Parts: sequence; C-alpha cells; structure tokens
Amino acid sequence: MPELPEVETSKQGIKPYLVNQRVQEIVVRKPKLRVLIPETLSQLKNQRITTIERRGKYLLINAESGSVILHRGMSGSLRVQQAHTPPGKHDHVDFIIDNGYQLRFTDPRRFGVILWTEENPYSHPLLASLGVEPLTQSFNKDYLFQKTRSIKKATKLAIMDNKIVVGIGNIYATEALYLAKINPSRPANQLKVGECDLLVTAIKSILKKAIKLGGTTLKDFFTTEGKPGYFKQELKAYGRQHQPCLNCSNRLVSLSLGQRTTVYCATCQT
DNA sequence: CCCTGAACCTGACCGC
DNA sequence: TGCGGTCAGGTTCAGG
Repeated sequence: MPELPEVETSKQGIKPYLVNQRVQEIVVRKPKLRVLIPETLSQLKNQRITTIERRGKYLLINAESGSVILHRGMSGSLRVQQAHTPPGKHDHVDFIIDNGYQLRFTDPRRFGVILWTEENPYSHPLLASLGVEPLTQSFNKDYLFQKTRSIKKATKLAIMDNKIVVGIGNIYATEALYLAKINPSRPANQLKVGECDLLVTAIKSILKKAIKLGGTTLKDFFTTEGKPGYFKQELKAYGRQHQPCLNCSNRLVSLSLGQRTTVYCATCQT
C-alpha cells in the first residue's frame, strides 16, 4: 500500500476538491473488496463533505451524518478527475461531486476497504485499537522503549505493528532501520533507550521527507493529480538487495520477516 | 505472547 | 506466444 506518506499525500491532494462540496452520486461497480462495500454507503448521497482526515493508513471522508472509512490495501489508488470519465478495468468506485469532479477509487488487487459508519469513525473496530501516530509527540523514545519491553519479536515487526505505531509499512520500516543502523531482526525488547531514540528520529524524518516528496511510486501508485511521487529515488535499502551499502560498500542482504522481504546491511546495522 | 503459513486478488516479470 | 513460478506498498486469521 500506500503507507502513511502516500495516504497523507492523497488526503492533501483531494481535500480542495471535496471539502464543503456535496456528493451527487456514488457508483459502485465492484463491491467485493477485502470487505464487501456495504449498501449503506449510499447514505452519503446528497450529503456535504465536511472534513477529510487520515488515521494511520485510513482515510476518513466525513460528511454531515456519517463517514466513509477508506483503506487502499496494497494496490489501491485515489484520484480526482472530471465526473463520468469512462472507467477502466479496475476503477471500482466513483464518488461524483456536484462541482463536476469525481473521486475515483482504483484497486487491481482489491485488498482495499470502503465502509460507511454513522458513528464516530475513530470508534470503529478497524480504528479503535490503533496505536499512536508516528508524527506526533506521543511517539517518542520513551513510548517505544516502554511498548517494546515485552515484545520478543523482531524490531521491524514491532514498528510495523499498527497497535504500537500506525502507518509504517515495509518500505519505510526498511528505510528507517537502515538509517538508524539497527538490525531488523533484533528482538524488540533488546533495544536500549538510545536505540529507540535513533529509531523514532529516523522514522519521523523519513516519513516527513517522503510526504514532502509526494510519496513513493513503485508500480501503480500515483498522487491524486496523477503525478508520480518522488521518494523512490531516495530509497537507500528497500529494493537494493545485493547492491553496495551506501555507507560501507558491503553488499546489502535480504531475508524474510513476517513474510515480507527485508533488506539491510549486516555490517552497519547491529 | 511468539511464530509460521495461508488467505484475500491481479499484474508484472523472468526463465524455459 | 505461452506456461509456470515468483514477487508485490496490507491485513487478518488459524494452528501449533
């Protein structure tokens, strides 16, 4: 997916076209995503969109009497375009806005989620037990240190665990550990406070930089305007297995953690 | 709590 | 061209 920077970029991109506008129509061509899109999504019709928020990798489109909870899964993308643009093969949902635009959700693998709730979306089961936002003050070395004391699994899995901290996926976890010079396999409860400090600092700086550059483009992610993100060229570890480490020139190695490819430098990351 | 493997899907790519 | 295998930004669940 889209990790946090890509969702944040999306949010910022679509906001100007949607907030304070009214939804004219919702077209669902393919309701079968990871979770079936509920019929109740039609409640959004004729409502005014009030705010758009991001929580972890979830996008919340709040309207007068409820909210759309949207997750892009692995391959989902969002773009604003002229209403009634002919749909392509994987264009599953259109939110047609009364200003002549539409928000289109495209998702080849259909691991995405689109739900409707009339309750506070933050209380929804999908969001209720999420951990802290990485770019807030609450995510700091003491928090990470305290949270990891009872976690024996690999540090990489710990920082990708949404119950601890949200929004960090395979790309940014790999990059942050490389920057912090921490071995991805290190049991999380072995981290010292100083290492938690380095890791937290690395995560924040990488996420901020990625947001600034408009996210990372790999295959099918584009920013809202259809332009690619520019973070890809900044990647120092992800996707660079067998290539030389930019610090020490030894070859980066890869292994699998939690069924995800993990690239690191066995010399620099200890 | 830990770990592994599988599941949900499609598309791109590689070797034969 | 085609076939089979592998891999991909995420998340959840079952079983040991």
